[in-house]
Amino acid sequence: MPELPEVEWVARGLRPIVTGRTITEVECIWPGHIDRPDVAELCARLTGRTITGVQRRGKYLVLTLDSGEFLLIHLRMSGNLMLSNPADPRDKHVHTVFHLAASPAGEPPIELRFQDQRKFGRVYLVHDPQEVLYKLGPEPLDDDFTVEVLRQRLHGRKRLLKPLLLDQTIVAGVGNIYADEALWDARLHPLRRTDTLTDDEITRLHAAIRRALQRGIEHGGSSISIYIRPDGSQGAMQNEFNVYNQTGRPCPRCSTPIEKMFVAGRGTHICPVCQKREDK
DNA sequence: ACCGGAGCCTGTTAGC
DNA sequence: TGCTAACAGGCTCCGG
Repeated sequence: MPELPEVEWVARGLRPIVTGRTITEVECIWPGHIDRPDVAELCARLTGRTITGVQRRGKYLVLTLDSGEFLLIHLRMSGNLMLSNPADPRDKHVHTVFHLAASPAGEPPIELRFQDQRKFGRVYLVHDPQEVLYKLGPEPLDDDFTVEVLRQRLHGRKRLLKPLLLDQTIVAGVGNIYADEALWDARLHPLRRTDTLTDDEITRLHAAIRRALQRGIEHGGSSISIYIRPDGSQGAMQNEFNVYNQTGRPCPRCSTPIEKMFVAGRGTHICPVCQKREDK
C-alpha cells in the first residue's frame, strides 16, 4: 500500500493519540510479521513501555519508546494500523494488537491494531533504527534534498528511470503510484536511462518527485483498495491521479489516452505523447 | 552495475 | 453463474 504520503498520514493519525500512552500488553495473533527480536522477547520488551513519539522515515513508521528503543513498522503492500475501541470487533486480518493504557489526559484505553491482508508487513524492535534504515536514501521532501543531491546520486549510473525511482536507496518513500505520477509530471519516459538525462531533465525530475509526494500529502494520501487512515477516514488522492490507474482516460495535459505498460514487472502508466522515449 | 524474475501471501477482478 | 488466471500500493534474494 502505502507510499510516503500514506505513511505520513498514518504517522499524523497516530501521533496525537498514542504519544504518552503506555503499552500494557502485546497480543501476537500471527507472529510472521515480527522480524526482530523473536515474538516472546518483543512482547516482553514492549510491555510497560511508554510511546514518546511517532516519526516517519521513507515508508517506515518509527515509534520512539521511553526505554530508548525504537518500534519500526513497515506496511508493505496491504498493511495498515488502526486505532480502535477495544470493544470493536476485530477485522480477520488483524495480526498484532498493541493494548494502550488511558492517555495522560484521561482518554480511555485504546487498541493499536496491525492488520495486513497479504502478510508482507514487518515489525522491528531495535536499539538503533539505523540497523534497519541504514540503506535508505534521502527524504525527498526535506530541504536538503536539492537538485544537486539528486544529480550526485545519479552520477555514473545507467539505470532505467522507473526502477530507479522505486529504489529506496536512491530516494526514500517513492512507490509505484508516485513514480508514475512524477514521471508524467516531468514528461519523462519510464524506460529512459539516467545517463541520457540532461541537466534540465534532472531538474524537472527532482521537482516532479517532490510535487507528486507533496500533492499526495495535501490530498490526504490515496485510499485505493483497503487503505484508510488510523481513524477510519479516507484520503482523496485517488481522485487526483493524472496517470496512475487512468488507462484509456485522457491525459490532463494533451488529452491523449493514457497507456499501461509493464516495467520491471510493475504496472506503469504513461502518456505516450507527453512522455516520449527519447525526448529532451 | 543493473535488470528481471521468483518468492513471500491473500483477496479481488477480468476473462472465458 | 462458476472457475481460473492475472494482478495488486513492497522488498529481498538470486541468476544472468
